[in-house]
Amino acid sequence: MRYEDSYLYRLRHSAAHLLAQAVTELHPGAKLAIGPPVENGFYYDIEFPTQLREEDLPKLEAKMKELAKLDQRIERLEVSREEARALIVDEAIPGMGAAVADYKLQLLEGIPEGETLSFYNQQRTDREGTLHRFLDLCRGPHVDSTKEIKAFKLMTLAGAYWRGDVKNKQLTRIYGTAFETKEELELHLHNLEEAKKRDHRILGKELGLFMFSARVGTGLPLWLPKGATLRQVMTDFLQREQVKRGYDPVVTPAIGSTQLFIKSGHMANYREKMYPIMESGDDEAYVLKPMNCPFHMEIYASQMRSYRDLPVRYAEFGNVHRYEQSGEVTGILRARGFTQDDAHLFVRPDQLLDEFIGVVDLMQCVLKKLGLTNFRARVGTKDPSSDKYVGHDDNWTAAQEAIEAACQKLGLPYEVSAGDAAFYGPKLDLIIKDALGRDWQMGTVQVDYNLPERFELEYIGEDSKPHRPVMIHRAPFGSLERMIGLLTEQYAGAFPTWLAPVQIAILPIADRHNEAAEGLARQLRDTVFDDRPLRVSVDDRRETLGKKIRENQLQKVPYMLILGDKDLEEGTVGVRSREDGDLGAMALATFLERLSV
RNA sequence: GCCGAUGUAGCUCAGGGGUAGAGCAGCUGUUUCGUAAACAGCAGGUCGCCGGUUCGAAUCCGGCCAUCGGCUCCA
Repeated sequence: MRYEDSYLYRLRHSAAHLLAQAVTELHPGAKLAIGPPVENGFYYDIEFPTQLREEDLPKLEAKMKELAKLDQRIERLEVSREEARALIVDEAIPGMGAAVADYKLQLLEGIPEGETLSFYNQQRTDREGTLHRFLDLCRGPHVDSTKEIKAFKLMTLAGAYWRGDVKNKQLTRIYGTAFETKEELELHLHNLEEAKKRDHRILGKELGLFMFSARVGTGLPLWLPKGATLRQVMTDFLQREQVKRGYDPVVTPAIGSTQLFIKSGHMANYREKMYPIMESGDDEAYVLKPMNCPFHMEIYASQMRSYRDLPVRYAEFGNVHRYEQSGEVTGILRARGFTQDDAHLFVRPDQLLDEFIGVVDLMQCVLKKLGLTNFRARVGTKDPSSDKYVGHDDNWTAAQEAIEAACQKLGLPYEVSAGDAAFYGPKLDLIIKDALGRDWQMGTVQVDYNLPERFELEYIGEDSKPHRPVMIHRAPFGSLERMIGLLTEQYAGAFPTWLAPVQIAILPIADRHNEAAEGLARQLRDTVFDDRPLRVSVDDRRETLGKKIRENQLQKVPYMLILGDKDLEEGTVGVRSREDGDLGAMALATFLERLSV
């Protein structure tokens, strides 16, 4: 059953109404806007006469409990438009009338003529015998009585723009959650606590992957040895795949002349996301690049291209900087400086489908290797009612069909989302959730009709005439930062062996075993695993074995090799795996066989 | 950028108008040990920064900065 059709959904919707009822009683003059159920609960957007603070939430929650217990029946009323207006103005919040009805009236105006208008009412009589009605314009459905709302909690406050538009007034959003039983609520709160332990920002610090420094600047990560190792392993893997698939590496600078970015259109359309312009004082101005594409355009345009040269595939792990708004920066999932696993493919129209298949195949290869299964693929297509797009309709149709055909051919399930195309072309995005359930866009493939036009790119066709190539922009990881952040959360820091910064920790038991441990480390570092030398550390601190095991386990090292008198005598190593614990003594060769599985 | 919250030792956190506390980490010494924390001692802080109130501020107030949750925006 769809969540929207479930009892839980109705319960949460009713909980939102209950919250609104409590607000109208405790904060007269508050203007209700909109209060729907959402994935893990509900919210209500409200304009308060005086700004609500978090310490007000317990009072609201207590009021909600009190109102819930009264067993108020929740009744549906279907009314005409005139009645609806009258209800909103005169009665929705007793005594306040039109003064608090702004948003509801706007909502009413937004409902098309002919659609059924409904209200939901819940009412009570207080000790003095006064009737308190709470009526809210709402499509419903709801549960039958407020008594059913027993297990709920108000979570947090946030600002939210009316109708999601920055130009509108910012309302106060109260987030809450509700479940059918107290046990489910407790479980949910417990799960939230657990999820926090998977947060890449916490694990990144604990595992020594990366750090931030206020002296360096917001959103600018410093990669520590273990994190930098992870990056190397990942780029190395992708680079090899790309070589197999006919990509050529290019390298371009961190900054470029404003002339370049005027030509690409970034100065006009992307300026607010760019770090300030650098003036050199002699009529030159430069910007720190927010994207790599303009540089790759220049490389393509630098020479005559024949139809026989295409496709041209330029790949670069390009370091870009974007001045994200301060409130948007989130660890390495949303940094201001990051590295795209970028490439630009310049293709003939007749090559588009095959190139797309190639790119989607690469993406699937990457996802498989990384062990990511919990992603969604979304094909963003043109919004037919908008005219903001560049490029000819025929091209768009061909490109959209190529994207879908490639996904179908390779068995990648996808959803089509009209209006999610870029203005310069349709695209395929991979979307993954983080530990806290937030969606992040990862890998992307985008067809671009805009830049080849702006840079007047050409190739000479069979007919000896110039033609315009199509450009595909693609990044299977999306960015190294975001991918590593999400992988960290997905694996809770316990990376698969091929990816783990330290794959094997050697633990000598006493000082007299240190030399043998170093020897073993050298031997292992000469051993190739997954096409790379093994990454090995030696823990020769003067600590007990138990302590070394504990700390290496907390560092999520996949294997520990314990070396003591018995092993030196018998030519074995004591093997301990991160997942299965003590595996006992075995010959090194036996361990290495196991490792390759 | 906007709304709300948080900021005490390297880390996790307690305390709170009258001279700063714990555990872990660090350092020193002892221990040389077989599968998740040996023992003892020592050292470590302008309580995010700036200003105000006060006889006195880490504590109260204001501003700023950083971080966290959300909105908007995005790889």
